[in-house]
Amino acid sequence: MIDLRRLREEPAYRSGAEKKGAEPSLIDAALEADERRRAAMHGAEEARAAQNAASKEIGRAEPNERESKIAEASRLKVELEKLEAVEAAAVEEVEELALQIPNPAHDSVPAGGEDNFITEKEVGEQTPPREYDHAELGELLGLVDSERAVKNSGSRFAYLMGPAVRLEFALVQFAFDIVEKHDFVPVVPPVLVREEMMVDAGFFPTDRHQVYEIAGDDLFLIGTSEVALAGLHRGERLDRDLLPIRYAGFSSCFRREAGTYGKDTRGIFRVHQFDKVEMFSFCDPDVSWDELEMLRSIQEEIVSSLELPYRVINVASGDLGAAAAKKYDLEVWLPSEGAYREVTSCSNYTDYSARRMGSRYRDDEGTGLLHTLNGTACAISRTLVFLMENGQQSDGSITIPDALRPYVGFESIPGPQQL
RNA sequence: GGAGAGGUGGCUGAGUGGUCUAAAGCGCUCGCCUGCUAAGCGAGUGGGGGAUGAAAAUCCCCUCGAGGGUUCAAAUCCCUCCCUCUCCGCCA
Repeated sequence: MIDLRRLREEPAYRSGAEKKGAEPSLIDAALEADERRRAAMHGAEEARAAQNAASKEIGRAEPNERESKIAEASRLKVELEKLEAVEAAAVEEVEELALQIPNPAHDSVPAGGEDNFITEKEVGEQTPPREYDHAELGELLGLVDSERAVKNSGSRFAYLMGPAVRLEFALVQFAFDIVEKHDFVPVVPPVLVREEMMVDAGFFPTDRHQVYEIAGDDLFLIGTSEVALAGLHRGERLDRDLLPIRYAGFSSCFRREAGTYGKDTRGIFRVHQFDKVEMFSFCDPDVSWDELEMLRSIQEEIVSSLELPYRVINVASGDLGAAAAKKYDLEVWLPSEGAYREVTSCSNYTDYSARRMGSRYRDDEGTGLLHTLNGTACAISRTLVFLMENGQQSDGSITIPDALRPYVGFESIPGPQQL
């Protein structure tokens, strides 16, 4: 939720929203509606004060005065109800308009769309395609069974099998070792949440079509543990001295992937269900930009430890999503496609999500809204894709990166000839 | 799943239609007193939104699990939902 006061008073804040694609006419309409809302609120509050006072007098009045006083209070009530209706209409209008305004982009975010990102950094070698892409290799080596999954669950599902399962749990342990070094508290959150939570986390109504709904119960499957982690301090006031409070959630993630037909259909690059370790930070607003850099550095630490070639991009304003004021994507080289593909991303939501969540800090001066940030630590199935392709040897075997070997218990996955 | 009892401030807890402007206690903060500490005495002590103002401030509205309703007036009555506890049933 946007800060209407700042939108009204700070030109830089407003231009940040316009940079994200908010129409000036929409912003003007929202501000104008807010103006009317505040005026209507003032009118209604004065009427309410008068009515409250009249009503209170009745309690103190002598019995013979009561009737006339009740009549007077009733008259004030009729007036109040008219003003309340005006107020309610204005509130609704402001809500509707304000919800369409995205969180303003940070100064350092490049303007433009999907292709206007800035490459911050590029690490490692862009290698040519190997003999197999990850999907072929996965089937050949008995790591992924998509065919039977389709039969039982539908497209975009997979059975992860054999050494891939050890690899999954190794990645999880590896990721937790790294994030715990940085004071993230490990969490296994609920994967089902109420509608209310989806709304507050900003996923409803915009992304409702991407979310699985449980028939018979008013519950929804989370598409990322971010949803559940964001709700951890909903409506709470945290002691400012204790910030930042960091959580790392492990959960399965469920996504309908509506509107992606024909895109990334092979293997497990884009599936309806995958596991992920996600970082989430409740942060002091004064230092949230440093916190974003820290999330990014953890992501780089993980990806580079896995010996994957990658680049970091500063995502352009038009591609940020409503809540992010700035977002970095880490993209790993995928040999079979000859392209970088997203493996993690991290965002600073500033106070946009916290305002709706009611997540605040408290210090000697009073209270204020927290900043919230999130970032992927390790999205398992996608990381497996990159490990399979980049670790693939000429004989079709897969070499496990050194950093992962203590966790996984083997140094390579044998190729097809060796089976 | 069935039956019952509940949800009040940081905490305990009173309050069953009208000075509730939510008692009292505990905790916390400040002051006084005091070899020190404790005790004692006094004062203060939630959050959100808005108006006026340069500001300090002053004033108003909302907030007793959440949302509706009844009433001139709701912590209190009614409805829906959420949660907690007790008993029974079922189940890893």
